[in-house]
Amino acid sequence: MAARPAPDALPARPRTPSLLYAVKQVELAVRAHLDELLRASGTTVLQYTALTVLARRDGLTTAELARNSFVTPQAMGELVTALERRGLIERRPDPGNRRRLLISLTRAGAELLAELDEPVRGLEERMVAAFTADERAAFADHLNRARAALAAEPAR
Amino acid sequence: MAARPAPDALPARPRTPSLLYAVKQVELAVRAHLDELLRASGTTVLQYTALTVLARRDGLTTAELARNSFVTPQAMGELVTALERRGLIERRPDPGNRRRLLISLTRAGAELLAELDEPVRGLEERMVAAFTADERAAFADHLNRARAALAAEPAR
DNA sequence: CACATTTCAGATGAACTGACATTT
DNA sequence: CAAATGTCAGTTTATCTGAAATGT
Repeated sequence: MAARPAPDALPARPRTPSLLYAVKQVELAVRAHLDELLRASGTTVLQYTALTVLARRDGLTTAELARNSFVTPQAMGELVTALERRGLIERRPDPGNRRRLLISLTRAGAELLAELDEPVRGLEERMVAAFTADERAAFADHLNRARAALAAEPAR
Repeated sequence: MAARPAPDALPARPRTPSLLYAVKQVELAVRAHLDELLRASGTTVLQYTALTVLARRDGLTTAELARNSFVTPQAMGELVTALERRGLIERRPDPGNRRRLLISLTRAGAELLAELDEPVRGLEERMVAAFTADERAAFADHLNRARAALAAEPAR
């Protein structure tokens, strides 16, 4: 006979949504390794991320970087100031809008990213060392589609 | 002629390892939605995670939960105390080792998880709504293998 | 005595909220 | 005047490090 909980039985134990949990666990593991890897350069994961975003899209403002990382403009402002003090980025007023300060990597910033590129690539390689080329492509595709699906709808 | 950087050219712009970045972005998006979803229950993502871990493996200690989430035992201790004050978990000494305090969900804790199960499943479903059954299975497999590969070696 | 768990205490830091000046 | 950006100030919260007590 099918199991039918008694009226006062404990609620059925929820099966943790395995995909959300798995995403979180992978990110935790990646972060732990990245922390370790970046420590020598005195850079946090969030700072490193900001630098890589700037390497892809030069001339963003603090506010735009903040939206990219889901933090307040004030929080990103402090991070940007720290990177500027270290000479890794520089800011110059937007010619079209003197209120906006456009951020660019300095040569030192680009060099730091170049130095970190190899170890970071090594980390990624270890993560998917046992994957075939097809699996790597599928994994990347699935991650991008998952992100797009969640970005499409507003967090509600 | 192949591009050959001049001696003082800027370092080649590193291509951000796309998989690590994609993992991070998916996790950020998931976290934003989960934060929103859990807010009504007064539960943080970390607390929710601890509860789901306990639902799967009853009788863990604070120290074991801390290792699972890569935080210090002290930090997990505060989280556990908060859950205990809310009556969602309870602790009892390990009969075999009176120093260890084994943690279990209370009925209230199990009920809270049961209530959250549907919306959380809904979130996961939206994330992979466009995936075929095969793609979902592959995605889960890839995430688990990626995690295992990074957990295998110590963070160095 | 070595080791793990738990807990107390203080320090730190990273984020937040609120407010305001500047610019379009 | 509304909206966006940048920044100053104060606060909160979560984590950490350090130390100690307890138990195996």
